[in-house]
Amino acid sequence: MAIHKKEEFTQKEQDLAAFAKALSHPARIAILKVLAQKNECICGEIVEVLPLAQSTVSQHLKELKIAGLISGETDGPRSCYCINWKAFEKFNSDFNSLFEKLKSVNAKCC
Amino acid sequence: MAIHKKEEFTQKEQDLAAFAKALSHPARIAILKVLAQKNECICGEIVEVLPLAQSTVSQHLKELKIAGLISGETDGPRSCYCINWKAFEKFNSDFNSLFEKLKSVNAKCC
DNA sequence: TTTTATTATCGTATATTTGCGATATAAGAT
DNA sequence: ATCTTATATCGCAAATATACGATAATAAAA
Repeated sequence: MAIHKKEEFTQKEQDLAAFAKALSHPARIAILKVLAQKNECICGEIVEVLPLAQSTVSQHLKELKIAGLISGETDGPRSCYCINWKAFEKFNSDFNSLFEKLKSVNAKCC
Repeated sequence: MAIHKKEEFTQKEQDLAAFAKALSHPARIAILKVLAQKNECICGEIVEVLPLAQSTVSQHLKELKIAGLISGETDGPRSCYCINWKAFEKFNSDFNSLFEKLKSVNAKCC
C-alpha cells in the first residue's frame, strides 16, 4: 500500500467512511445496543454479554470513542460509557442525506 | 487473531456490519456518488474521477458488488454498474431502525 | 498499607485491507 | 486474423484490524 490515498477524498466522504468503519464490526454494533438498553453507563457488563475477552472489548470501546460515537470516562476501577447522541444524530442525518441525494437522481439501467 | 468471532453475533448485526464495512472507505462512497450522478451506467469514468489506479477501482467495485450495494455486468470491453436501490433501501431502513431503537431508550449519563 | 476489583495498555500472532503494476480476458474495429 | 480498448484478475508489498494473554494502572475496600 505504501501511500495512503484516503486523504485525497472529500472531508465529508472521509467522515462518513470513518463513521461506517466504526460500525463495521458486529461487536461494536452489539456494544452500542448494550449501551443503549441499560439505562446506565456500564462497561464490565458488556464483557459478560459479548463472546470476547475483556481486552478485546476495551479495544472496541476505544475505537468507538475515537470515532466519536460514544463518550466515556474511566474513574479508577469503574468506567462510564454512553452513546454520544449528538454525533450519532449528525452522522445519521449525513447518511440519510447521502441516500436522498442518491435517490433523487434515480438512475436506473441494469 | 486465529479464530473468527464475527459469526457469534446476530445475523442482523453481521449484516449491518457488512453493510457499514462496504461504506467504510471514502473511495467507495465516492464511487456511489458517481454512479448516482451520471444518469448512465459508467465505469471507466470512475477511474478518471478518482485518484486511484484502474485495478484498485475495479477492486472497490467488486467489494460493493459483493456487499450487494451495486449490481454490474461486464460486456467485453464495456461494463455497466449501477446502484442496487433495493438493497440500499433495506440497509438504510435497518440503520434507521437501529438508531430509533437506540434513541427510544434515551439513556443519558455522561 | 496491602489487597481487591475493574479497566486500559502492551506485545504479539494472524487475518484482512489497500494499492499498484503486470497480465489476462473479451468484444468490437480494422 | 490481428489490433485496440476497457475491465477484471493475479501477485505482491505494506498497512490495519482483530483477538488474546499478560501486565500496568487506579481507586476503593480491608
